[in-house]
Amino acid sequence: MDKSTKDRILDEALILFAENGYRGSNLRDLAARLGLSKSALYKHYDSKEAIWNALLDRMEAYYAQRFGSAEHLPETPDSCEALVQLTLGMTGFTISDPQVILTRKLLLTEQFHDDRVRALATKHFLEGTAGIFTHLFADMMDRGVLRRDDPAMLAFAYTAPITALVHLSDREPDRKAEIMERIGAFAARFAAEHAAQKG
Amino acid sequence: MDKSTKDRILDEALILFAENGYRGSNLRDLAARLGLSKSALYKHYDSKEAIWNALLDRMEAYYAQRFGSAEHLPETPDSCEALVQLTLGMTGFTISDPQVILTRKLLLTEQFHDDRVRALATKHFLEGTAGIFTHLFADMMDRGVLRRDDPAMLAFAYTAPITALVHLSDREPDRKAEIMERIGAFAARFAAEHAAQKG
DNA sequence: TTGACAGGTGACCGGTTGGTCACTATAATA
DNA sequence: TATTATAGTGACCAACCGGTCACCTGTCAA
Repeated sequence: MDKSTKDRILDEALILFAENGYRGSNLRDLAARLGLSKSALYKHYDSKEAIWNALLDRMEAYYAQRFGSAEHLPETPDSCEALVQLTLGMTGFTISDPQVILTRKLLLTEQFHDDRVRALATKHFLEGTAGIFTHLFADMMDRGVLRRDDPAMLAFAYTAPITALVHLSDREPDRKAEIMERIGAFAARFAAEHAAQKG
Repeated sequence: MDKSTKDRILDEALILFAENGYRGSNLRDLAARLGLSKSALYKHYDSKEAIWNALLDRMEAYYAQRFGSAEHLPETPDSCEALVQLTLGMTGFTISDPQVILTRKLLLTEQFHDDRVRALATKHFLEGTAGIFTHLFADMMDRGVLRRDDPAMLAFAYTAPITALVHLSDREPDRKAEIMERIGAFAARFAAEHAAQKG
C-alpha cells in the first residue's frame, strides 16, 4: 500500500525541520518537496504548528515502543566480545540510518524551543539508551559475564561516551570510520575492565 | 569604563540567538532589549549576519584562550578527593554561569546550521574538556596518584558522562542539585576505580 | 563659529511567510 | 445521472523582517 499524503508530509517535514529548524523551514519548500501546492497541505493539517505536533506525536510513539517495553531489548550478550559486537552493530546502524540521524538533529536543535522535544531529548540521549544497557548489564552480571556492580551506573558510564561520539559523527559524517574505531576501542576496554574474570 | 554599545549588542545577541535561534531572532527585539531603535544597530554592524559573525569571533577568541594554551590548566589534583572536588567546582560553575549556559545552548542548537559553530561544538564538548583532563590525568599518573593508563582514553571516559549531565542540566535546570550529586557519585567512583592504590 | 562626525530616530520599502478563499477535477455513492 | 466528499490549484492578504534613508543632536577640532 502506498503511503498516504498525510504521512509523506511528515516524512518530508522531518527532513526540512531537522536541517533548517522549525522556524527556518517554510511551507512552500515543504510543498515543493512533495510536488504539491502549499494550500494542499491545509487539506491534511490545519497549520504549520499542527504538522510539527503530528511529527512529535509520531516520534513519541516511536520512542514509547522502542524504550517502553522490555520486548525490544536486544539479546543479552553471553561474552564481552559479544557485548562489543552488539554495541558496534547498534552504533553502526544509529550513525548510518538517515531517519535516525535526522531525528537526532531535530532533538538537538529544537530541545530548548519546545517542551516535548526537551523531554524526548532526555529520553533518547540519557534514560533510553542507558536504560537498555542497565538491563543488559544486570543480566550479564547474573550470568557471570560481568563483575557484579551497579548496573545503572555502569550503563551510564558506558553509553554516555558512545553517545558523545555519535554526536560527533552527526557533526562530521566524513569521520564515521574513525569514530567506529574509537567506539570499538572504548567498548573493548570497558568490557575488559568490567569482565568477571580479569585479564 | 562602561561597555561599548558594540559589545552590549553582542551580549544581548547571545541571549537572543541562544534562546530563539539565529533565524528565530529579529533585530527589532534585539534593539528593544538594548533600548535602541533598530536602525541604530546599523551604526555598529552592517547586517544581522555581521552581528552573528562578530559573536562567533568573540566565542572563538574565548575558546582559543581557554583551550589553546597550557596556562589556563587548573592545578593538578594531588589526590583522588582533590580530583573530585576540582570536578565539582568546574561543573558547578559551568552549569550556573548564565553566559556559559547560553553559549552551550547556542552551540547545540546552531551546530548543524553553521560551520564555525560546528567546529566550536566539537572543540567545546569533546576535544577541549577532554584535552584538559588528559593533561591532568597524565600528571596524576606521573605523580603516582592514578594508576598508569592511557590518559586520553581515560579523560574521554571521564568527561563524556559529565558533559551528558551538564546537557541534562541545561534542559532541566530545576534538577541542578540532583545532577551535581550524580556527577559527584560518578567522579568519586571513577577516581576510586583508577586510583594508584586500590581500596 | 563652523564643520565634520559618531550615534541615534522613525518612516518607509521589498521580499518572505503563514494562512484563506474561490474554484476545479475526480471518484464514490444515492 | 445527480450529488457529495476529497484532494488539489493559484491568486491573494496581512504580518513580519532585514535593510535603507533623510534627518536630528551633541562633541570636538580647525
